[in-house]
Amino acid sequence: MSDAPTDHPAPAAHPELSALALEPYAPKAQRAIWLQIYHRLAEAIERGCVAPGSKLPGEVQLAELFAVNRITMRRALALHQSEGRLQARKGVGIFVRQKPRHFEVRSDMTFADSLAADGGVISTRTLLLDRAPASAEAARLFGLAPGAEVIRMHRLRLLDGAPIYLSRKEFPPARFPRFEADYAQSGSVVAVYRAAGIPHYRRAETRVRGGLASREEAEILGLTPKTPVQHVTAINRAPDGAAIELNRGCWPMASVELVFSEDG
Amino acid sequence: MSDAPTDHPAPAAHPELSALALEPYAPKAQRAIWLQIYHRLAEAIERGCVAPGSKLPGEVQLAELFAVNRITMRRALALHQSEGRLQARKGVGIFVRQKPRHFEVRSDMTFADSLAADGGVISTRTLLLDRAPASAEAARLFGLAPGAEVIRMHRLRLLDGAPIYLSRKEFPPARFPRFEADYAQSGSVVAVYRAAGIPHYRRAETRVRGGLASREEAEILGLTPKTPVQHVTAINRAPDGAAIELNRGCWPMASVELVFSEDG
DNA sequence: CAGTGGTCTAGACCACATG
DNA sequence: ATGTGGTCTAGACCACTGG
Repeated sequence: MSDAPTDHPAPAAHPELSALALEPYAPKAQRAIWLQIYHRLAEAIERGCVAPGSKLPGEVQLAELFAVNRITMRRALALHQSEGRLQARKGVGIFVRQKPRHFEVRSDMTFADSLAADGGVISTRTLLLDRAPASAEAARLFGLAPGAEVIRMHRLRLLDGAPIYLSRKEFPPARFPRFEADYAQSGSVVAVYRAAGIPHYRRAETRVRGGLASREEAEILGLTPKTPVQHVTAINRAPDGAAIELNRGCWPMASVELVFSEDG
Repeated sequence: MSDAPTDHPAPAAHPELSALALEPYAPKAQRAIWLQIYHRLAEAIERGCVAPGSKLPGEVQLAELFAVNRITMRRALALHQSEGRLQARKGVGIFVRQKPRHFEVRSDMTFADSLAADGGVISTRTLLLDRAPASAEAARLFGLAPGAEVIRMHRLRLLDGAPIYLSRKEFPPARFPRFEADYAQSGSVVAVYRAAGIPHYRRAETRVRGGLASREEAEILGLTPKTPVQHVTAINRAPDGAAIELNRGCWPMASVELVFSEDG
């Protein structure tokens, strides 16, 4: 097959990859071929040979490049997806994700402050704000009857336009009779706290639990399903000790580091 | 548990699995077959139909049971390995792991206390105790010249005989001139602290970062390589503020929940 | 429509652990 | 020597996305 360069409109054919693919593989069973391909790709991505955001050649083309079967090629690609370096979109292609920035999410800051401290442009999309039956944990935490209503909010945080953090919050309605109005005005939960007469609050407890992204989480965060994620549950309390927020967050595992230090 | 590491030779044919395998699959493309098999297996394991520690039928046999190709079967099995429910050993078989207990590892306790609080039998194996050049982070933390020697210790924690936590510690030698002797006598790092005139210490900082197990980590912890794990870095300081320990821990992601609360 | 990634099959060879 | 899981291939069909 002569590689006739028909007018490819975009991705520049990635000559870097071709070079990588030419080296012979290490003796068999030394390391699996798919792992060797994985490492070569990792190096190419890490060194920036393939630009973040750019589209890779198709799987079949890559498989030809590296002279392996498509299935073998897919194993290398799949591992990179697990680690957050690549992102495949069905019917579209495989893309190099923005270099996974490691956010330091500090227990003594709001997440927004933690993110902003890193120098990126953070934006927020409120996906959902309504009233719904409390989750079991929220009901217990807020001292509500099972099935009682809470204020529910889903928000997506984006860094330079790319989804980076999904949070699902519940609030006790008794404390926030005007939640929707206050939030609409400020767009800030801390402002809602203030408006409700809670000038200060404290992060009373934070729990971290690893898992694999559900289909829904993966879709919202732009991840491959079953990618490892961090589930972070945080409880905020008012100075009087009452719980005022239960927050369940979800981060791509590869792009966050949680930092807990003893003083604020 | 009376389930000693000695292998019971009888896999018992797992009639439960046969029953699961008989149900027809959902209409095509509703959910992938391998995912359906995955869910059936998950349910069987969760309900205890297949005993923890027991050996599953071989892959070929399983593939026959579920009437799919071996590759397809392997996808279902692989996901369970990622989630810590199954563990494959080459040349041996696939085993059901002990039900993943979720340890609450609290920032205000030693890990040992966190574990013991859960009611399991915790044992410790000291894998390594020597002096070696400091890691970059340890040198900076302890204020040593790059390449200076530190005391290095690797320990493995086991719950009921099963590996559950790997820790790799570094200590500044100046603070602990008799580390080896003190540790040999007590087997406890806290006791070494005391013997060195540090009756109290504080966990100054804890960092949590998800990742995939390296080959070495996987081997020590009895995991499939590239299984998701939690890397926990902790810094202990003496009352005078000086760092006395840098600890890098590694947990199977599926079996730990890290809890940080504001008061001890 | 054409091209993409996602799934599935049938068969093969290998390295490894066990008896 | 046997059976195990790990790897790899060749070819096929599907669902989805985009122009």
